[in-house]
Amino acid sequence: MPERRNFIREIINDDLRTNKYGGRVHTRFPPEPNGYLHIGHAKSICLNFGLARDYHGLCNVRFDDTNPTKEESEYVESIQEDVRWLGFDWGDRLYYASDYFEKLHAFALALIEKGKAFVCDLNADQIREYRGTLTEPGRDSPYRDRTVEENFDLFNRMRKGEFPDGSRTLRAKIDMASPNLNMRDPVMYRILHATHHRTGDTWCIYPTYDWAHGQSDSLEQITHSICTLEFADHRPLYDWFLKELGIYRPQQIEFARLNMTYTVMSKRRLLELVEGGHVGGWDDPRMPTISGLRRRGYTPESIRTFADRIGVSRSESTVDVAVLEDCLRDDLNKRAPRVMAVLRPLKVVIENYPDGKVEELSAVNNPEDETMGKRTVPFSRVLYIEHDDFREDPPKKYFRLSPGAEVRLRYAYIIKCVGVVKDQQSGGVVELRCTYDPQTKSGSAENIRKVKGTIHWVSAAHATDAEVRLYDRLFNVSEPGGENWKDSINPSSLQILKGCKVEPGLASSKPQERFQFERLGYFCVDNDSSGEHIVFNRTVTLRDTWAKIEKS
RNA sequence: UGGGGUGUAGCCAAGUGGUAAGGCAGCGGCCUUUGGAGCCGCCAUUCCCAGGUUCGAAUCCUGGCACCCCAGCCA
Repeated sequence: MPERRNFIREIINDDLRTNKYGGRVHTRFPPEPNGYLHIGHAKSICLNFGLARDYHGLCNVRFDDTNPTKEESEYVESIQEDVRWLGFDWGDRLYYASDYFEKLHAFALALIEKGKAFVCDLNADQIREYRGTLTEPGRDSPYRDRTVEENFDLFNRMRKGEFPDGSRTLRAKIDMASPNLNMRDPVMYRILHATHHRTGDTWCIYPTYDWAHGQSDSLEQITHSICTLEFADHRPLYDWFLKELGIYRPQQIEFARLNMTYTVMSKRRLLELVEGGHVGGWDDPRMPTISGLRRRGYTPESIRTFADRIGVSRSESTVDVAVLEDCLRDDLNKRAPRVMAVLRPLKVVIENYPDGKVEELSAVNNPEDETMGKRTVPFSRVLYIEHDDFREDPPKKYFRLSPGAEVRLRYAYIIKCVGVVKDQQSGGVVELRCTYDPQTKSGSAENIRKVKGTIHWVSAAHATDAEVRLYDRLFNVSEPGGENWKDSINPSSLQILKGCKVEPGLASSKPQERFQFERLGYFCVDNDSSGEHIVFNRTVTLRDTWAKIEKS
């Protein structure tokens, strides 16, 4: 039996023990195609498909497309792409609630027949008034006691399109005094003269989610119908429908949805970020959407690991985004080829290195994985180093370059700073004059000297230019919320750097390729890249203990 | 003061009457040609609170408290 323990697996284990479903485990992921999937959906996807995988069961994908006014084919496409990208396969079991519209309609007829459903002429406002409140019972609709014949007739005419939107509904006849508001004669069908992305204009009445969902699970013979906490109150309703219909009953299990620090997760807010132009779109690398994370450079593996690590429970929680970042670093550390890139170039001239000489130095592609081999990087008299790797007045414990100080150039030589060239006007440092120690060539026998610091570099004559987009958290408070959640949007969540210098081998990199820029972080080639113009996204920085030291 | 849920470390989360796993974060140290990675160590005498049962309680019982969800013809 699976290693990972959580309350859902306990339930399944029990059901297997008691043979409740004949040893079957059949789950499903039921998104509404009204937006893009986000990391919270990823949790659900990993949960449902993971259960199916571990218990040798099945997991369906079913679009809950019961509201034609909000749903679009574009979302149907993106959702499938995202689930596949995450690494899951639904086989031939891709379903739509709209596939069941005819069956659902027949079920409704059956309830009318039993006297358990009725056509109600109350409008939305009136239904609300009749519903009562949290502490007071509701009142029966004046149309509640229509005859079966009258209900059949009216419901038929609703379907035929004889009535305008909102004028009538089909309601379940349950209990207007129930303390559970979901049981106060809930609406099953509403009139909506809208074109559905799949059924077109075949229907002008559409089932509500509450009416469609349980029966859809039943029709698919789902064993464990996993959903989020807010549907716990609906479970008695779903069970009531199934019981009255006398059909197969899946077990609904609710779990707590994912919240993450420094981000928002509701589709409504995500949509607002997109429409308000706060981000570039659903796949903006700062978005917590699957497509955004993908573009940012996240791997499916890291997201799956994340889902495993955070677990599943019924208590509401907010997971530190650092956990997600750790999963990513852990994955990329093992797989991403290392490469040198200078984001904010500072020119360095090695005075005692012959002009025109070029050495091809051997560099390891990934110290975590020898099988990734080595490459060669050109070294010459004029180089670029990171501006941040030089300080005129170095603070304590600063192991990098400063006047008179020595540092190792990774895979190359130890150099010493012997002069600083400044801009006449601004006084800013524009060039460093250095000397190198020929005895310190990496890998050579006479290379025995040690220095504290090692920095990355790139040969000026050989470097390729690139644009680099640095991303930071989208919000500057850990839990953006309330009415003014947009006030905490981080104004510097995107910083675009042009004129970055990267090692020549990167000139041929393709979109989505991932690298570690040594000492800086993990980067991936953005889709905006084109032959001449290479664009990198910073996926995540490396852990930076120096930054911590400097802060304190 | 209706109904449904949830309370274990800064954040997640195991634990199912036998004496508080693990991860992230944090803090020390070792190692290091990435201030990366890796390695070692520290980090809850106590589980929302108060009583009770028991040789023994985070687990069982009673009573409180706090927080979340529900009054869409959204899902």
